[in-house]
Formats: sequence, C-alpha cells, structure tokens
Amino acid sequence: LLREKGIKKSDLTREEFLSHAWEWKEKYGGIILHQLKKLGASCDWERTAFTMDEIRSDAVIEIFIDLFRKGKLYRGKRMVNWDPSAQTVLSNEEVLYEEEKATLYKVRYQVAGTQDEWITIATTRPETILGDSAIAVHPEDPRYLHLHGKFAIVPLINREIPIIADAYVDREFGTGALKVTPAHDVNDYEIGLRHKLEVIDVLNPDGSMSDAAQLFIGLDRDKARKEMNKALEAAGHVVSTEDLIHNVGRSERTRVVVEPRLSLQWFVDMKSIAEPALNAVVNGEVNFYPDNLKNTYRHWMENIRDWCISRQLWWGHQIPAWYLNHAGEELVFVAKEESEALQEAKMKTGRSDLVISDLRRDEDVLDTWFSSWLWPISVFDGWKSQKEVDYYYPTSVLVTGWDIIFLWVARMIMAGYEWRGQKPFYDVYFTGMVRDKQRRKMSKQLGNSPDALELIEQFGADGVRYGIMASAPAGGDILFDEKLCELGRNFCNKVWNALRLVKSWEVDPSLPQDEGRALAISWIYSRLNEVNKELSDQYKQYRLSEAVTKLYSFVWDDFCSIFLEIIKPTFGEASDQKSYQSTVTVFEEICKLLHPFMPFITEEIWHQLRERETGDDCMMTLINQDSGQYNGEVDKVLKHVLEVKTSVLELRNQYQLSPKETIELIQPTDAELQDLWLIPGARFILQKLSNATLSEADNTGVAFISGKYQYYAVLNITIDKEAELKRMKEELAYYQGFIVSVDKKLSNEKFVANASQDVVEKERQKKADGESKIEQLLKSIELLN
RNA sequence: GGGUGAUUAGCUCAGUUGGUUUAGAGCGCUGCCUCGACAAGGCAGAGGUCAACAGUUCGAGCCUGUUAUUACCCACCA
Repeated sequence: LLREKGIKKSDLTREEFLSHAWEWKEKYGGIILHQLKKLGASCDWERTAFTMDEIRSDAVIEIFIDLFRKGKLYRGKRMVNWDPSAQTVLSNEEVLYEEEKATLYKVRYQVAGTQDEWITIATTRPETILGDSAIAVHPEDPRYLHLHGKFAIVPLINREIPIIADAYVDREFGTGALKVTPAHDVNDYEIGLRHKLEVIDVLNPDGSMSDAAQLFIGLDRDKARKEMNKALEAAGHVVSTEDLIHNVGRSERTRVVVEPRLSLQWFVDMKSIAEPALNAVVNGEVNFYPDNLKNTYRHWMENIRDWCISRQLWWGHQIPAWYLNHAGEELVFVAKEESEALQEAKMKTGRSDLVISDLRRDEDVLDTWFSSWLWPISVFDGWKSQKEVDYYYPTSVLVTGWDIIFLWVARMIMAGYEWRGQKPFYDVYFTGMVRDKQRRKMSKQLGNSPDALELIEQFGADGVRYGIMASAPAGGDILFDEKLCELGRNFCNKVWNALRLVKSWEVDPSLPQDEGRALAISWIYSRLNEVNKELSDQYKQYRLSEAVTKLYSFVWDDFCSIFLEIIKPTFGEASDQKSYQSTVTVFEEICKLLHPFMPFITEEIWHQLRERETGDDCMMTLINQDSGQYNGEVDKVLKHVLEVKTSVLELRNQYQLSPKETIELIQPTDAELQDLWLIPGARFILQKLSNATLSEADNTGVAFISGKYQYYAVLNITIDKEAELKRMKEELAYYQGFIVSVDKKLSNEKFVANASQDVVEKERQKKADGESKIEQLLKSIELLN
C-alpha cells in the first residue's frame, strides 16, 4: 500500500512505518467489522480485541520469556526460507510449492590436473555454480569411482573443489553428479556439514549476487541465471539443456521464489509442546468436523519440525531479547523490559558499569502466528486476570478454514495445553473454502473475492447468508456463485410474501373453524415437530447446509404451498379466529427456526406478525422449545390427500382442463380408504387444493392411480379410448413386472430367513398392493372396452 | 514419494448406520398458467446402466479390493 504511494520502507523509520501500519489496521479492521455487522453476525461488539493491543502483546512477550526459561526456545543458525522481496525469513508453513517449468542445464566441469577430462552435473540454477564447494557422486556409482578424491574446476572462476562421495545423490537423476552449494540448498547444506565444506554465500539478502560470487555482482538472481548461462555456453561448458517440471517454493505473501538461506533465527522446540496437542485430537478430546482432517493433523504433528518464529519485519511483536558482546562472546538476555535485561546482564558479567546503550535489542519481530496462538486464552485477558478466562475457557467451538489448520488451529491447541493444561475448545468446525467458478482460491492478487457489501446490496444480507450456508458442507470446497445468493434472496421473498398473505386476512371471530383447517393445523404442527427434531440432530453434527436445506423445503413446500393454501380464506371471506391464531403461531415457530440463517427478515416478520413494538422483545433471546410430537396418523392422511391432489392436477394437465372446472372423483372401494375419506377435513382439503369432489358412484370415467389406489374421474370431455387403453396397458405391464420381482424376492428362502421382519413384511405388503392394482386395472380396461 | 478426499441429471451438489422393479435439490431445459401472497412465482414434464471391473450379502449409490480420472494436503530430486 505504501509502495503504491511511492513510499519505500527504507525511507521510513520503524516508528513512522508503524504509525502507517496502525492507520491501515484501523481502517481495514473497521471495514471487516462493518461487514460482519452487515451480515448480521451476532457478536459481542463491546469485546473486540486485537493481537497487537496491550493485553495481547503482554501475553505474547510473557510466553516468549516463559518458553525461553523452560528451554523450549532457542536461537540458532539454520537453513531457513528467505523471502528476498520482503527480506524476511518465513516458516515452512508460509511457503507454498507449485509445479513450474524450469530448464535443467547440464554443465561440465573440468577435472583438475587433466587435459580433457570432464564431469557433468545437472542444475536448474547455474548462477549458484559460483558458490559451489564440491561435486558429489553416489559412492557406488561405477561411472565416477575413479574420480573420488579428485578435484574439479568451477567454470569461469576456476576455483578447485573436491569431488566427494555421498549416498544422498540420486544416481538416476540428471547425470548422477551433483554440484554442492551449501549456502543455497537445504540438502547441500547437510552434505556440506558431513564433508566439512566451505559455505560460499553468493546472494545478498535482496536476491542479488554478492561479492562472494565474483561475477555478476549486484545482478538479480534471475538475470544472473541468464547471464551465467550465456557465459557458460560461450566458454563451452553447457553440454545440453532440457525442460524440467519441478516444485518451486514461493512466499505465501509476496509470491516470489523463496531462497534457502543460512541465518541466525529464533526457533521453538516443538516436540514436547506438540505431544499433548496431538493426543487431544487423536483421542477425541478435541473434535474435528469433518473428522477426516484428523489424519492430516496427526501426520503433521507426528513429523513436526521446529518453528522459526523470528521475522525481519517491523510490524509485529518485537522479540524481547537483548544482546551484549562480552569477552568476545555474544550474550543473550531475554526479559520483559530493557531494565530487567540490563539487570541480568550486570549480574551475569559482573560489570556494574553497563548502561542500556551497551545492549542491543533484537530488531526482529515475532511470526504473526506466534502472536495468535494464544488467542483462546489472551482474548479473555488470560494473562491479566484469571476470572474471565476461568469462566469462558475452554470455548465450545472454533470455526475456521482448514487452510490454517497448522498455522493456527494446531498451535492454539498446543498453546492451550502448554499454558492452561487444557484444550482451548471442544470442537473445531472447518468451513469449506470459498473458491471461484474456476476452482481458484479467493485471493487479493486475482481480485476474485466477492465484495460482501456489494453482494448484500444485491441480494440482501439474509440472501447472502442463506446462499453461502446452503452450499457449504463442512470441509469441502465452495464454488462461489452468485446464483446461490439469488436462491437465498428468492427464499426471503417467498417468506415475505407468506407474511403479506397472512397479514391480508380479515378475521371474523364469529366464524367456526372448519374440519379441513383443523386437520391442516394438526398436520403442520406434526411436521414442525418432526423438522425441529431433525434440525437438532443436524446441528449436533454441524450439518448446517443440510439443516438450512431442510428448512427451505419445509417452509416453501409444506408451509407455503400446502398449509397456507389450505388455510387461506376463499376470496371475499374472512378467516376464523382459531385458524388465524394457529397460523400466526406456526409462522412464529418457523421464524425461530429460520432465525440463525436469516436473522433480519425473521426479526421483521416476528414483529409484524403480532404487531410487536420495535424493541419490545427480539428474537435473539428466544430458544426453540422442544414442543410436541410427530403425528404419524395425520401425516399419513395428508400424504394421501396430497397424492390424490397431484394426480388430479396431472390429469387436468393431461386433458388441458381449466383449474376452475371442478372435477368429480369416484371414491375407490378399498376398505382403508373408506376410513380415510371419512376423516373430517380430508375431503375439504382435497376440494380446496384440487377443486375436485368425491362421490361414491359406480366406477366410470377415466381411471388413474394415486398412490396404491385407483380412482376414477368423471370428466366432461370425450376420451380417446385408444390412448387410454394404451396407457393402462403400460401401467399393467409395469405392475406385472413389479409383482414378478417382488415374488422373486419372497420366494427366496434366504431372503425370508435373513432379512428383518419389517423388510419382509413390507415386501408382502408391496405384493398385495401390486396385485390389487392389477386387479383394478384389469377391471378398468374391461370397462373401457 | 506419503496421505486425504472426490467421481451421482446439461451445470453445482445432497444422499446420516446396506432394504420399495420408482436415487433427491437448486439452476438450466420443455409445456401450460398473470388464477386475489408470491413471474424472485405456480402446476406439470424430460433428463441418471450412481466412473469401471471384481467381491461380500437374500439385497449395494452406500461395505471390501483393483483400476481409471481428478482435486487437495504433506514431503521433496539437483
């Protein structure tokens, strides 16, 4: 950002830079909070905290000291990942590897003391040839046995380097001979240690060639590579080049190629810290949703490496370490305050004349994740007072993306056990990662992140919330598509229109409630209870997308399409008091269920339903009580009535009959249906939804099957006999085949013996139903002839 | 190289302990409907040999194995 304004880091002091950084934090931190508020996140806005504020900062410094005293923190010279652009070290987790095309150069080195004997190595980085300390071959490689102990001459700069044997070398790769550059490759460094090789660092921190390179000094490593290649070619050293696809590590932040570099850094010894955290997840003390991430976690934890925590940046917590050169040695003092460090230094050295300016504070800051891994503790002011943290800790659930499972989640668990001896949270819910339609991660570089505020503008906050949650099974990828928000918006619209409908009804207290509406009400309560129970199960398993989808279909199909259609007064009439009140109550219950997903619209509906005053009571304080039971009987009746309704509508469609024309249905003679149609209200509902009447005349008219029963419809049209016959014969064939397959099953002794009673009974029922249908169909066909 | 997933309708995805010759949703598509809440809608429809093969089982989208394709994570070869 500063770069855009033309301000360079080198132009600023640390203090100036930090003031810019704070300014940025205030601005963008504010935007993020604003977005969360707009999305209806119900957070305690009074308690926002920031890793860099005083309380959190103190905590970070204290644990640094604590770890140092426990001997779990050390300063050492290691190969680290260097970002030449940001000029800082990175942890292993901040390096992203990607396959990239590169050129593999085969370069020949002359064997020292010979006229025309050469050894050819393969490298993708010719510029590091200038830093070569040796050439390594596999000890048993017959091609190179005669060269062991001899020397080769580094091209262009004519330095003599030994030819060594090391089992690390892969005989299959390239030429089987490896140039060893200890300063610029992790493995080469290891070889260097084994063979006591010289470390020649040919790169400056900014990635340009150093004085040690002798050639191309000051030239950037990429340019130097090209120049080096040219020079080598001109001198006849390049044997061949070929394309190679290999993994290149890039800095997560700056995207530049990471440079392995030897440097002095602070590390956390992870082995002992990791163990309790590993066990916690393996033993299920901390649960992951989805739990398959457990394996990933375990693998990482079991192979954990020390954590490089120093960063050569300004923004962050400055490392609380002071150095003093004393008797040719550099002493380290870790302390909270400068004065304490000085005190320690005086004690240690016995020099009472030391002053603060004799000490040099470490310039580096701590890795941002070192500042964050205390979050579950420090967010409750855990280092200041125990009261809050004792009350809240451990928290119930951490919601985050799986991409920071190592960077953050694992380390928070470690910190929890290290400093409180207890897990930081019971559950970790890993959300899906939002990707764009091309499956790319959302990134600032690509500019493919949707603007939450813009989406809210377009689809409403509830629509956006719905859209994201409906398509977000845990742990998977979410292909972000605005279509999903549109779905949410449409759903909001549907619910809103339902409110408009209910609000439009006149209520006449003198009207009695009819039986159809009474039946519909007991049915919707039954469904509501069923759905409520299912939702609880979903929530327990963090199956949010399933939960919201279930609600969607319950509200849209059951409540709007069926229930309201039955309840709503015929045009010009008023609603009875009882039905109206029940409808409002059910609507309120629905609001409660929907509220976590769509807080804004449900809050508004909640108030309008009973004309509550704003600020009266708000939904956030409401909890769904576990109410009644699922009523199987009522549900069964409604199911059949709706089945018949669908069949009737299908019939209308087929014969292109107007919905306004009442159809007369002949009631089937099946015994159980006699009872069903005697149920008060069942006929009413059928009449209301399909504009059809039921009568008990003889079987005439067009036959159709609804569920397992055969109905006849008296239609005021001429029937295409041939077509009807054809249709019925097709149906007949289907059921005959059906019976055959059921029979096959039932005559299988093993099936009857092994399958559960229920299943066998179901099969028998199926057979009986199928047979009765066939019988009816045969009758109809006869009738038609 | 090690690991974890995925493969179901044209597209994006559900499918929770194996059980109805008939596997769901949304979008898209086709037909009809502006009928007193809702066209951001209603009614209906087409569209799937559940990646392939083998196995376990009375019975497999679901369990086991192999293969193919694919995504991601970790480790890495210059």
